[in-house]
Amino acid sequence: MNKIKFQYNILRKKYGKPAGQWMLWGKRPKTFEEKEEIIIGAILTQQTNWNNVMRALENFKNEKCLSLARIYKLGKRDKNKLKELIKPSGFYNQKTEYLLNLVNFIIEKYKTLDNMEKVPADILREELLKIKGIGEETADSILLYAMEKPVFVIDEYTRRFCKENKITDVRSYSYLQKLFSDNLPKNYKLYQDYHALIVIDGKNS
DNA sequence: CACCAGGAATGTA
DNA sequence: TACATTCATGGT
Repeated sequence: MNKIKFQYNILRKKYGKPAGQWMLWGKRPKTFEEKEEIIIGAILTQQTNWNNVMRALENFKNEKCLSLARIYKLGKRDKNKLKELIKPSGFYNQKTEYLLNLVNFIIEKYKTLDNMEKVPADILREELLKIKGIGEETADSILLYAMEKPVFVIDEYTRRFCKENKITDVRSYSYLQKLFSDNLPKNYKLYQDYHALIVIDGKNS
């Protein structure tokens, strides 16, 4: 039994199934609308408290704009309106540009999420990383939670988790991602649950 | 009042 | 490759 699997079992005994306990992201299965909300949230949550992200997402809901197609149109018509919706989540000038970079790419290249999901994960990852505003964590969060691809997400919680549980002190994204991938079956549900449990555990302490 | 939250881009060495 | 700075709101 390797350390990665061992720690997963510990977390499972401690918290049970994470699905439903961790906002939308831990929930399975997800509706089409929820997948789009996760993609939007992936940008808004960059270096930001989830509470503030919720405020912004509420603004989108109230304006009937919580969808990629609506944001695409609003970006063309009234970018300042979009900024106002994003404002409570902070860094709103940047996030407006970043969100539009992402949404424009998806709509113009794939039209729908459904089309995009058919493309292999490694290709999509390369494409996402070319977009200004999308780094490794955001790209992988989208791939894992919205597109349901078996791609392990690394974040600060994961790094702290590895350090505290004597797995490794290395902080490199690619090293840690390979470490988890090599020691777990390639299963997106497992990846979602594990990462969600790491975050739940991190918030808990 | 100070600190920080599920990052990423940019600049420096 | 590694580290510092910038972006901004709302909670504690």
